[in-house]
Amino acid sequence: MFVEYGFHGTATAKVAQEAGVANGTLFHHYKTKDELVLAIYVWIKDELEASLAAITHDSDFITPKFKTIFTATLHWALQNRGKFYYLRQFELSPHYANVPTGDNQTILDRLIAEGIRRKILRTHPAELILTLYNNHVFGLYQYITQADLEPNKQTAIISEGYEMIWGMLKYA
Amino acid sequence: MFVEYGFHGTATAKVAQEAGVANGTLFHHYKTKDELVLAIYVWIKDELEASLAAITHDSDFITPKFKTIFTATLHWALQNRGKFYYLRQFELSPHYANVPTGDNQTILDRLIAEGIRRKILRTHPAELILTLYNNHVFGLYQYITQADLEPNKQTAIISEGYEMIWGMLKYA
Amino acid sequence: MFVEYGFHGTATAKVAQEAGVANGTLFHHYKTKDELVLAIYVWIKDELEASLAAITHDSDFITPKFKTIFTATLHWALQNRGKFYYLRQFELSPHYANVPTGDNQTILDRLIAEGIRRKILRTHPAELILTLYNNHVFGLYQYITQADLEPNKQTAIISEGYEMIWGMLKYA
Amino acid sequence: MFVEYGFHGTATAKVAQEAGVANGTLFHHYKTKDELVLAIYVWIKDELEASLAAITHDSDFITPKFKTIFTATLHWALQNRGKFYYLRQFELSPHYANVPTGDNQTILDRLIAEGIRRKILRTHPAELILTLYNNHVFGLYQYITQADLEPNKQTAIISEGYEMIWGMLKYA
DNA sequence: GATGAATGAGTCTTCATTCAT
DNA sequence: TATGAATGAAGACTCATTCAT
Repeated sequence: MFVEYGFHGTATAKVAQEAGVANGTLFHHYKTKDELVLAIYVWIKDELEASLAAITHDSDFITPKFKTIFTATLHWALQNRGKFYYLRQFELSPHYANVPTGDNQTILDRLIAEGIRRKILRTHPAELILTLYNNHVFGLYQYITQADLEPNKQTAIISEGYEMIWGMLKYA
Repeated sequence: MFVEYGFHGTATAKVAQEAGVANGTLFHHYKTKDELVLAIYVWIKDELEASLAAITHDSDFITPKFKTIFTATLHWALQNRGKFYYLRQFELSPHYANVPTGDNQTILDRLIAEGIRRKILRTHPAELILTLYNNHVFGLYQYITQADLEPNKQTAIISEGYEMIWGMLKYA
Repeated sequence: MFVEYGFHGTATAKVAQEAGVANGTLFHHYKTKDELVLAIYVWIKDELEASLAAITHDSDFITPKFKTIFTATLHWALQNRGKFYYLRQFELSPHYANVPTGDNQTILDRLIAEGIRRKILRTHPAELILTLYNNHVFGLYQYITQADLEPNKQTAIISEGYEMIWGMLKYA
Repeated sequence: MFVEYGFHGTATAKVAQEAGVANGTLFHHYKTKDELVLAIYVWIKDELEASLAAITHDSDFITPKFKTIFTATLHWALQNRGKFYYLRQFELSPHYANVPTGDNQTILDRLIAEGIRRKILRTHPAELILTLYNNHVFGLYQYITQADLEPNKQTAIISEGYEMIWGMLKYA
């Protein structure tokens, strides 16, 4: 519902109703609407992270790992459209400021940092690389979603998308 | 205010107050809040378009024109942060569906279409190219904004950003 | 309603309904419930003050003025029971802390201060005299109200109440 | 908590938490919040009564007993401010109507009744004497509390307070 | 055209109370 | 006897919109 109507546009009463619980029950578990919105974010984020963790190993070589993660992220996004969109929506909203700044790094964070250090990726600030990566992934997701492509077309585009970003980010 | 607090988060009463007019006056000029939000979008969009039109000519060669537009867009975005952010915010929101689908093409739309036709840009659907382009621009804007770079650093990053996207989108 | 059900016990919606206006109208005039509660207090307080001002003059002798004010206050209280009770209720509640501390003194404040200075009243701190006075007045009000006396009985009791407090507060 | 935030302003959940028991446990012992509020009142009232009973005897002479009780009540009030304030707060609230009207008389009730009968106190209705007495005591408590006096100053004021009320209530 | 008081549906949140475990 | 999750009615407050002046 948050994806469909936005955070402000979704009433807690409707959420509770949809969840099949009473209004007050929601607030028994989440003290405020903001807390709920944040909890959902963390939950989705962890789910995506877990799904990436399941197919990579710390010992993997960086280059293929990069491809694996990119591809897997997009496939996950397309199979979990609402969830993926939620992440974007949340990160672009003021809610993002509420995320407790633990220093727990993502697989992707670590991969990029290592790629830069070993001169496999361009020697830009990790933050820049990450931002461009995320926007590229989201751009691809947006296109595929809106064009409503068939599955094999989707895979082809993701493949091309990978080539593009790799050409863009790999070390000279 | 819409940028700072979001569309839902900004009350029309506050907008009117900030504008120095009475509550009802707002609704005298814009029948609904949605109409106001849309009008602001169109206004900003036109302003950006005009600023790009002022520095390009139909007769320009495609390759340099592409660079000019990319660079000018980013500089405009950094000098009009609120306005640029408004565009993104609007386009990612349900409000975007309210934009009347005239077939008036942007300079960028036409440039991309022509670039593809003449095999200067990759022969992907124009829609894909455009989406990736927009996300790349926004990614750069996001990074520069958050990193709070000095002006000459900004220019350097924009330049690099251009090289990256050109490498990504140019034909073969 | 505040007197009957208490501040917390009275819903703003009920107040609006009783007033014959819409719910939102209340909040158009008073930003919060607290503000309304305070405004009513100030209004009643001013009304009582005005009614006392109408029957006294700065030039009056202190002793008869004291009697006049005491008696008038009690008669006013009995003719405006809700209003008088409201004052007490408010002053004993946490709301009292919200009263802006202007240094505008009451007729009674000035009278007591002058009475002490001229050694017509006991030379106690004015604050003590005032507190005892107010509690005595309220005690009398409480008794008369609960005993539900006839008008002439009321006057008799007020008269006795005056003798009591005068004996208690007058200078040796 | 009831003193600090008022009856309505204090949530049963908070009371339970503060008491270190679960939410439901409270309602296991007191069927409703009102019942709890009343129980606390009775408990405090009994405590004060017991403390007065401990220092008086039925056989005491009325005049000194009156002084003893007055003085002891005020000292108790100052050492048990929350409890004493609770009594007032309760008695001025609609909760007071819930007190079961047993005819169990207070030491003070009996003392006043006897004082009037024996013409040691003014021959007013006992109810009037009692009300004025209670308000005087509370007035003194209010003043001492707000003025934040040192202990020996407190004792002096209580002494003076006693002289005042005795002068006011004693026969002729 | 401009105003701003009035509206009332809608929002988030609180809270006394219940009840299965 | 103790628990605490669940409840849902109620509360204070917001806000886009209307309309008489």
